[in-house]
Amino acid sequence: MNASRTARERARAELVAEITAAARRQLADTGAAALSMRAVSRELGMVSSALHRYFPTRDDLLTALIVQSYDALADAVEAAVDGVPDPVDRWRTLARAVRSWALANPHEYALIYGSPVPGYRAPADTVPAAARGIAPLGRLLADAHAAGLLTVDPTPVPPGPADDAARLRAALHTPDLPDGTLLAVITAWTGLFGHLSFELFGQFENVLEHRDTAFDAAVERLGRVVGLHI
Amino acid sequence: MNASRTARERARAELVAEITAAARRQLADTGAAALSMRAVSRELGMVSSALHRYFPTRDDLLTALIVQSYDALADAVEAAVDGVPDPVDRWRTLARAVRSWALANPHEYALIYGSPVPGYRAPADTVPAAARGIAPLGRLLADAHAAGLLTVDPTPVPPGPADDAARLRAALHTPDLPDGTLLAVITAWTGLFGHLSFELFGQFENVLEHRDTAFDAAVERLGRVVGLHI
DNA sequence: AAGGCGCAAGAGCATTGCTCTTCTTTCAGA
DNA sequence: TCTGAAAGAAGAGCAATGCTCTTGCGCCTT
Repeated sequence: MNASRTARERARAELVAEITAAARRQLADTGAAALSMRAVSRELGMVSSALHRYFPTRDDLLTALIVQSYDALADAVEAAVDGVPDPVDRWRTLARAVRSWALANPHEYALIYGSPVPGYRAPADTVPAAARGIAPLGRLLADAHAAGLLTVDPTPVPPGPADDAARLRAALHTPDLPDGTLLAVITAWTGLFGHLSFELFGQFENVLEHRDTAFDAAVERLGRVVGLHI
Repeated sequence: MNASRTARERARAELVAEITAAARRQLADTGAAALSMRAVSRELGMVSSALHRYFPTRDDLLTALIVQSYDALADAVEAAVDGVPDPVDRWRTLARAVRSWALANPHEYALIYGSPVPGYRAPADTVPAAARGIAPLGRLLADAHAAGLLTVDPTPVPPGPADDAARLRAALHTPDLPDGTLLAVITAWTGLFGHLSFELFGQFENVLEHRDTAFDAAVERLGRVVGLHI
């Protein structure tokens, strides 16, 4: 029955791909909030009501784009980080890769790390896609820990935060890292994206002009926050 | 001529105030992207075209709301920080005040620190309002420096970033702080808002459950990044 | 006193997301 | 192979939106 998908099903899959492709183009052009079902359908030469059969709602289309954006960022980061043996260099490479992708795809970045679009509630589909993005950081920290390049924070944390740390340990696949280090990772990670959001959303305008060096310096400081020997 | 504004002018000022008040209400309810000129005009019992005389464009209304939001946040922070003598405590108080305001006014927070709304370009009006927000941080650092509670970073920075540091020194009114410390302030500041954005925009969902303690811990780490003796 | 300007009202246009109805095509079971 | 059900396409239509234009009224300055 599912040996070869029926013609209808293949046509549907192709159409879905064409729709998201057109939508991505429009997203890159004009941003998420200006994304219009009708414009997408126009670009595809179909009538607008037909689009609703594939994505019943505008939010459904956006969800697909969010997942794709998470994936694209994760791909870019993994490609950049691959083959960088030194964990400290890898941290720098990872951070620069995130920034490069964000600068090249500002609207996609805004879609996943900016304010959620009006009334939009992230459905469960986006969670695993988002989780993929932190995986390289987990490997990096595990490697650094194994190589003795990571000062761990051995102070015990209260039971509440320890639960959070346990969840992080699972998400990062870093069974050997202590709670304190795992919680510090949050600050490095949110700090990285905080810096990027300020840069991309115009908060540095008329203040910070040397963006590249400012970012690199931030990466050094944040690396030290987790205990990397920088 | 400008002794007492003419009746028409006073009426106009009042109407502008009423409009922004109604718009703020709507913003708090449904968020910036759902803010509708027509809905605002409806709430005020006027016809929609009349609104365009006061705010020619939706973006003009949004700009007014952005400025008011910056001011509201600055007010909240200044009120909280006032009368806290110890600089280190003041840093904690400041950070918690920002968070409290953000949690109480998520849509306003998203308006100023989230992704800019579609096609919206921040006009010059918003810059001074944004600058007001950092002033308490400047005073805090100056006090800490004077009290010997701040480890400054004396390493010289290259001329490019030094320009940025000079601009920051002026914005923060901290003539005595060295370049390295000023640049580190960026990381603490963006880190603070990065953490808040993750929390408010749902990035911590299913990962971090103990938000209060996680935030406090982040504040400690970020305070150390600037050199506060925490 | 009078002409000009600020202002309100309403109609109108182009656009949006989404629904419903109608008609055609495809598929799967008898 | 035939047939009935499901999937799909097309179009009209609805309620909204931002914004523009025209018309007419009333205040305010000269």
